Amino acid sequence: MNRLLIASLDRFGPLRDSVRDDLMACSQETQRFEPGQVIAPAEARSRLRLLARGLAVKQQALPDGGRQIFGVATPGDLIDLGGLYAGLDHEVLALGVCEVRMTTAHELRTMMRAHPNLLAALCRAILTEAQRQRDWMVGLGRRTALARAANLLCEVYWRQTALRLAQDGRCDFPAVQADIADALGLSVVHVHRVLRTLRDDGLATLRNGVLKIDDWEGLTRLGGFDPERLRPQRETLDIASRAASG
Amino acid sequence: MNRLLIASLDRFGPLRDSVRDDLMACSQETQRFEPGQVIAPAEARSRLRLLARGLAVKQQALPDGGRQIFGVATPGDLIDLGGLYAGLDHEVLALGVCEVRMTTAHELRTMMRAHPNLLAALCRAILTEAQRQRDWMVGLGRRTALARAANLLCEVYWRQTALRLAQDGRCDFPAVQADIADALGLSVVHVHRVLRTLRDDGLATLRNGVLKIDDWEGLTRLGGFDPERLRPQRETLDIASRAASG
DNA sequence: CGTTCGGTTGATCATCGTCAAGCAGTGTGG
DNA sequence: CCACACTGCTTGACGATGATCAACCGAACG
Repeated sequence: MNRLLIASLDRFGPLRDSVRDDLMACSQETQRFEPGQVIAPAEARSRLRLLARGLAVKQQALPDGGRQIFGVATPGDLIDLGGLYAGLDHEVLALGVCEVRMTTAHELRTMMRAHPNLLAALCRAILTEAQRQRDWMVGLGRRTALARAANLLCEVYWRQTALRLAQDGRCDFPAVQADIADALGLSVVHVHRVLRTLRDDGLATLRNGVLKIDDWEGLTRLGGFDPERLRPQRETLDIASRAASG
Repeated sequence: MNRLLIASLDRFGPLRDSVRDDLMACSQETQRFEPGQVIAPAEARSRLRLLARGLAVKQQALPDGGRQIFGVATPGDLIDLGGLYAGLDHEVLALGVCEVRMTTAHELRTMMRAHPNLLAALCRAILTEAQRQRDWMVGLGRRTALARAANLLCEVYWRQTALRLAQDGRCDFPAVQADIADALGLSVVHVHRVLRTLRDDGLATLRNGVLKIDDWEGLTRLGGFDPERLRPQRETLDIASRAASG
């Protein structure tokens, strides 16, 4: 069923019924990805890939062998919007086990031609993503390593909270320290030091792919995290129950 | 005349004739901004503000009094696309003297409803901007201060070259060191040191708002600058002659 | 003539990267 | 069952990058 896709797009502005119908009727192949697998390669054209389960990162490999991570995707996110009109300029990688649903490029194209309303919704989604990128930039440019890490953990936790994927101050975050390093623009060694500080100060613990928040108030203050800035994510998608039923 | 607007949007994918006609017919107020003035305030709704002359920056003021600059806008750029569906989440500031043309929010809305083709073009423009943001992020996260500065100068020069706004290895760049600092995530003092190094090494000179490229090859190598990544900017807009005639 | 703004310089210090080494867990092949 | 390799985490020592503080200079401006 395609209810998740509809719910995901609906967050960004209400869809017309005709669009809903077409979205509900379009084919949706489900695919599973193991940790580290490429969900959407660079140069991919959009197929309305929807992350249904798991966490993923948008990243770009750099000529020097390194990479930069641009953001984290949580269930309910469309992860290949960058490939709507041209090839994606970055790739999307599975952090943990991921489940992705996608339609065909052809069906997407047909629906986009038929429904300006769909195009508008996608446009809003893209703008939201661009805003999130700017927030990420603020972190890279203007925050210390400690604040950047705190902010990242806040974001990952908060977004999963909105999806009811967090419980008792815990949530999945299947990232190794090298992932965090490439997300925050730090060395692996320094990431370790920073995570250790957060742990020692009783703020948060990241271990074995599980993030545990020990002092939410302190963590948000340290990271300068403002939940309001994640607004479009605020409306609950309730991935847990939908995934079970869909 | 609105030819500049049409040419600007046309870069991102051809416009239908009906869209061109409407764009040509829509009102376009011209406004002049002095250096440091806010062209588009945060929370602004899009009015299809088109930078016709001058350089501007997208930036966000931070709670701690600082700011982060997300990118530079050159003539021909639409600078308030972020405000298409919701208020802009950042502001746009004039670096030098700027001339901006804008239609009304109402006319824009009407045209967008009438022409899915226009919406598609805007969508492509937004995606292009998002890609540029990711490149900016790579710089912030993964390059040294020297490389970041070199890259920025390359970008500013290259984009103005494509617009025929550069001559003899020179172009305008009316930014003070504090602007560069907030763009690159550095302190003002360090920006000075970095610019001095670039000057002493015979790569580029930035002085009194004029950027002079002394060794393009060396500068691009140091900054890891890849002109190909600015593709949609490549097609010449020829701002110089258009501005004179429009 | 004093003030402000932007650029310049030096001294000092904190942050963070690099190098190197060790350890635990896991999987693999003998 | 044991060596071995491999990956990810941990720690310490050291050094480089870049921030902070402080002061001075020149030009523009009232």
